[in-house]
Amino acid sequence: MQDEHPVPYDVSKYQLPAVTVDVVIFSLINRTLHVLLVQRKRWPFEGQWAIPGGFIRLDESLEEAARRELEEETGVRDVYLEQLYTFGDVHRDPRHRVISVAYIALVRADVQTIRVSDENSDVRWFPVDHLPTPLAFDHDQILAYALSRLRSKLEYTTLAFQLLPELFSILELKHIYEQILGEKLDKGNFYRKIKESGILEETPYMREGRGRPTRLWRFRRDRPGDKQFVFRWREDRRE
Amino acid sequence: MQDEHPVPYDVSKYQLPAVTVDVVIFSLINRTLHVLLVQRKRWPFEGQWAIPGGFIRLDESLEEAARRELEEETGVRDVYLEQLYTFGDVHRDPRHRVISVAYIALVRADVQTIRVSDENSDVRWFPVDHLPTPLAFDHDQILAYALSRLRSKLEYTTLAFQLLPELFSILELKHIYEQILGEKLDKGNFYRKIKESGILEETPYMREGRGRPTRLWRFRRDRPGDKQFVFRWREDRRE
DNA sequence: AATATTAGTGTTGTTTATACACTAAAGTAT
DNA sequence: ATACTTTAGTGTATAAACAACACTAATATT
Repeated sequence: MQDEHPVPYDVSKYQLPAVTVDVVIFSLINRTLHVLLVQRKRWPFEGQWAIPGGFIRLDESLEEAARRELEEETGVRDVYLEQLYTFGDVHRDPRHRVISVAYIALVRADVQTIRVSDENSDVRWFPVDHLPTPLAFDHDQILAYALSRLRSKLEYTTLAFQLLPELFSILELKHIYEQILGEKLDKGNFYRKIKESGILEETPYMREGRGRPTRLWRFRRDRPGDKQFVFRWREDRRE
Repeated sequence: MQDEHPVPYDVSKYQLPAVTVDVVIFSLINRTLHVLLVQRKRWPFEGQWAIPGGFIRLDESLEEAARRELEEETGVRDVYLEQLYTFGDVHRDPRHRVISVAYIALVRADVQTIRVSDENSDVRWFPVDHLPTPLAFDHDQILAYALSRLRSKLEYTTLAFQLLPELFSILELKHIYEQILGEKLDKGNFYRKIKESGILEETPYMREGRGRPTRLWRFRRDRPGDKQFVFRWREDRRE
């Protein structure tokens, strides 16, 4: 609420915190879940890696700011974006009071047009289980929370599809689940469940490989409003 | 992240949004889920009801600010508190740019020592299905989201216990679930499930009523780290 | 003593999960 | 050409969880 206590129309005479929007950007690279980090060039935390972000402008909403950051860092638009949490401890930035609204972004594997992958860049993809810890600020905490959210939402949303290209095989989809959940899933059960859900649309296309060729499928966005997709592989869901 | 773009140590020369913390306070009153609202005394939205909240101070964290608001409005401490979402649309406050970090609080039924219940007070409890809509600002949206979160977390957390007094019967607990979920649950299945979960501790106390006296139980906080409590009555969980 | 009221248990059929064995279609080696 | 390897995909048997609903229990009221 904005006031039952009197509040001035001119807010500038009050001490205000700064507000940033940070975006934890995930993508699947070489079948492994990666996160995009930037290397800091000055104090504090000089040389350490951080989650990309920046100050919010007065004429953009939080989500607009997140999309702007995302596009600045990766050049991609139209990606999955969701608000994660707002971090506001008093001393999380040693310079001044900064409140950070964190977002999660999922970038599709085939949109890897991003030119940030060379070794000397100050913007780089890291596998989520080989992070350059400790990260700057409280970003270890933010990233851990982002992963936890990702895992938890995987099972009751269609979030995994955001990481896949237009056409994919069922075993590739299974691989994403395994990547994010960090555990093996049963092939037969996965096939059964994903098919029963009706969430996939068969295409006439196949992909050849070393063994038997595989059928390619497409994510069904239209879905007649019928049965929701609920994927649950474990019972201890918790965030 | 706070900067790959250069950032001044003196932040005051930039235009900053104001940051408020709003707390959606739920409680169970007369076996019905209620929410605490305050009536606005001035423009904008004069006379309309709003979620209690206020500006954040530079020397307190977000959660500390939420607890302060909560205590100012209700006089209670030690309540369940959880961050809900951060609302930051550009024009949600017509006066200036305000970003609001919303929290949910659950106040136990027996801590209703609060003196806000008289008819003419500008602070009042409303049943969640009889709200004085439209609320001020975007508070309809915030409240709807809070309810949705409450329902969704009910099934996989121990959140419901936060609304109950120290001792309670199993059917009272069932009643809370029904209140929040908005649907009837099967008595037998509820008994079985809650008992199997091991989350309740039996006490020697009984309560007399009109029919057969009822056993009183207590929420088991210690819980040997064993099996997690997962309550799921429907399959279409989604937020 | 019968009835109403609230508390609490048991039973049964159905669905869903889990583990794991099996079949299928391609390439590669002998 | 035949057997072997590799990856894809199906089937099945058992166990666990769920949902509906009938039943028993302990008190107060008529």
